[in-house]
Amino acid sequence: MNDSLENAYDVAAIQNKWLPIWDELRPFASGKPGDTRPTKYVLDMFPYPSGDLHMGHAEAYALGDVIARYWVQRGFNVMHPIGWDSFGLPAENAAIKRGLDPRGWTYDNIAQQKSSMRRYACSFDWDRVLVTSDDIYYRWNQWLFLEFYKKGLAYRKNSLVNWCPSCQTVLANEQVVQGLCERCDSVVTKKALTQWFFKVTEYADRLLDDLDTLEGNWPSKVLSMQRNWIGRSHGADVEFVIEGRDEPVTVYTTRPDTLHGATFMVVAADAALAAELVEGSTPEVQAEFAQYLELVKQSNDIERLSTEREKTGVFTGRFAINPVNGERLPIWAADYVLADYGHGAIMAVPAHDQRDYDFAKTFDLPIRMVVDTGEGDPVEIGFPTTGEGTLVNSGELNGLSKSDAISKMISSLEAAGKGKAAKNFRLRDWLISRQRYWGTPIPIIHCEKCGEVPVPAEQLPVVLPSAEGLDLSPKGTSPLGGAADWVNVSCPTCGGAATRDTDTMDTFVDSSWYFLRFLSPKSETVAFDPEEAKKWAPVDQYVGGVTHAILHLLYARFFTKVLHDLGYVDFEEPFTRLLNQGMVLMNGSAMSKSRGNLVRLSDQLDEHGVDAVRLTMAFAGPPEDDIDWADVSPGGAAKFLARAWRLANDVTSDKSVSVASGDKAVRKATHTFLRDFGTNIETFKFNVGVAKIMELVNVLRKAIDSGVGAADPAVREGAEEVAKALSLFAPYTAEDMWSLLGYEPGVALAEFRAVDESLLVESSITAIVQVDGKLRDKFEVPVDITAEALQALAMESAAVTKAIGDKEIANVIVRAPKLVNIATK
RNA sequence: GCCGAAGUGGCGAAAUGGCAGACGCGGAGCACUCAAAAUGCUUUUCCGAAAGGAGUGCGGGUUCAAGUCCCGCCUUCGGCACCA
Repeated sequence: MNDSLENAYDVAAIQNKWLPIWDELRPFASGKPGDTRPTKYVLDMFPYPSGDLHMGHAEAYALGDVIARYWVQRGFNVMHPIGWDSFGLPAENAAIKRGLDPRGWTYDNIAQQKSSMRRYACSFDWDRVLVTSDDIYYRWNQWLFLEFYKKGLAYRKNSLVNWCPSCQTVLANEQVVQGLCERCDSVVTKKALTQWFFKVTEYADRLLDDLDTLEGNWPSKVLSMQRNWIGRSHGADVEFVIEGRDEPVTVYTTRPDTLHGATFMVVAADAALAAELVEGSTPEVQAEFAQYLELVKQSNDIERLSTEREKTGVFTGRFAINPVNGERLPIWAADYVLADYGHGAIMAVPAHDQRDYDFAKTFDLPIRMVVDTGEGDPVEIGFPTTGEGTLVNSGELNGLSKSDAISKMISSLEAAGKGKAAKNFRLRDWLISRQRYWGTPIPIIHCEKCGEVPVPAEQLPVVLPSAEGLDLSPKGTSPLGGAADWVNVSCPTCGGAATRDTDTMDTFVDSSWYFLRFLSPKSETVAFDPEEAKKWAPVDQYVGGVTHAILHLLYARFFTKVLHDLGYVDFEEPFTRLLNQGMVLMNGSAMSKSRGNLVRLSDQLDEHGVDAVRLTMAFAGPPEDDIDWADVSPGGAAKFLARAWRLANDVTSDKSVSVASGDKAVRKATHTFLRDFGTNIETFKFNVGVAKIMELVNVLRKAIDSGVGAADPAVREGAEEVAKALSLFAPYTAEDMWSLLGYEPGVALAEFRAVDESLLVESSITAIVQVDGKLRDKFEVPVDITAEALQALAMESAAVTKAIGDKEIANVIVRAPKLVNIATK
């Protein structure tokens, strides 16, 4: 058989042949003038350039490419850009470790990744590329910061932040893993610092409510994670008069119905209110409190996370007056109340709240039931009751249900001017300051006379100074402070001596709007062109890992809403559809060098070829599921590709042949495939789509070897559609098949043949006969058979009569032409 | 603790309430070959020689009919977690 090299499927030769031709052809350029195709925007989450591409990238880009290439072959002008999220800690850490400039490390890695992406045949538009560490990009971060600042959405405040005592740096929430620093495993503590924030909380309601508009188009898991993260709760603000204090203290509660059951009040130990209350107390109390506060400040997440933790706190010596019954409530300071949620103070109802109950037990405080849930009195049963019930011991609320009591209490508080309905969010404002070098400088100048002064727009960008001569090692303040020439400037307002803000922005700022920058990535006059935004945005299809399910997506949604309100875009959600691909594992766990289960992408590509690796990613299972590389078979994928390729090699008919004269059965297989394949891709069932290609290939193989033969036009028709469909998964093989079939390069632009419905009309169908739901017989029947005729046929069947035996027939269900079910008594 | 998702052959997985296991991996066998590789074909849920029976985590229910819908469990995974 294999007497000539022409018959061999040579992966390396095919890859080498087509790459330069595609460079010339540029099939995925999306900005061609006069292009009238309808548009689509497909976006893969951009990579961090930490080294060469790995298996995870290979999966993500394989799947994103299936979608992007599919829409091109459906006749769309698809914008599928790529960039690099290139600011951030890893570059800086690598630089410190090896004594390099983070810039060089970063741009070397970008060059390597870019070259790997080309080899991997990603369908990116190489005219639309961005790198967030380029000043042409991050100047617009600065511009956006100033837009936010003008709107009061960027502000500075003092707050407690995560602090790694070993690295001497502030850490983002996501860099604290199980209470430990993700890099050095030191126990993370808190430190009070003045930092920049974005006011995400102002958009909390919209960020939550608009999730409803994404229902069905985003994974429900992501929607629920976002809802959880935002965490809106409804309740009431209640004012408590404090003895010896002019101003009342407001507390937030979701259970205003239990106000009669409040037996004490608790303020967050680290809140200003606690200190103030204690100040008006005895010296003994002050000493005890000071000691306690010290303890709280030293506590860390490890202790906080322990579930069996005992409640701690100190009595402040002060009292609050319950607005509904005038009772004197002792005020305690404790760390189980958070300073930055609600008002940093609570009314404690130990009978109906687990935490208040635990606290009351620890300090022997009274417990009074005010909701009878039927479980008994918490004092006797030994646990608080939190469910539905009937109000007792609550004056005018007695006898009401929980929800009625909540409404009634809120209206009477409102009438009395002692409270009002309120809501709260778990979501906090976004801390964006980083005391790090490798990021976007915050465009603010601090002047002794004028205070915070925004850098004037015409002075942007504030370019990051060279790392040369700077001490990048962590020391609690930004390395930029060491760049004296850069830091010391004259105040734009008064001209006096002033200094630049030395902090840089969280890199999540960079990724919060990059999808808009792709619209006009080279513009030096605007962040993005609003006209281009009208044409392309929002993103039709976003593809990326579920690791970004909360922060990145939430921040991008926030930016989009702000830009909408500022009039720069006319939509409020950035990503219309979202696909989260799973992870690539090896032997059940995430790959890592230390675990010894690292699979190198470049090795896999060398061994099996680009196409086989891409196909394996798509065929492994549903895209959102994890892939265990030990369970899949890139070798099998390569074998299939060779089998498919041979079809094109075997076809002998000319491309001018009329397919209409081809074998009907083979044509039917091809057109059935065409009917189903698109739906599989559009519903992200890539594995099923690949299976359908395999089925068609099997039909064609048989047709050539033992059927109508290689010369039949139907075989050519089928092979051409196989080549087009394979182009989504295995672009090199597909292009080579296309060429073997006699076409000019560019299978990626070849649109699928229209489905010929007339080929799909069935004249007969297999009917099944069940007895009591069990399959007993099947036979071919005409599609238009009547119910009566089908039932008669079923009754004649020997297998059926046997199964019925001497049982009496109770009911016969006929669904002509497909099914008869005979139910016996 | 709260919220969510998922449990189907030896393995990855298919299946608008209507033939469970498509497609593939792995296994077995056959053809071609001196032989091997490659390729092609056949077979492969379990029990059973067969007839037949059982079977989609467990227990119920709805239905003529349930992997699919409902109720209650179990297990695994993910997210949040002193958020009042």
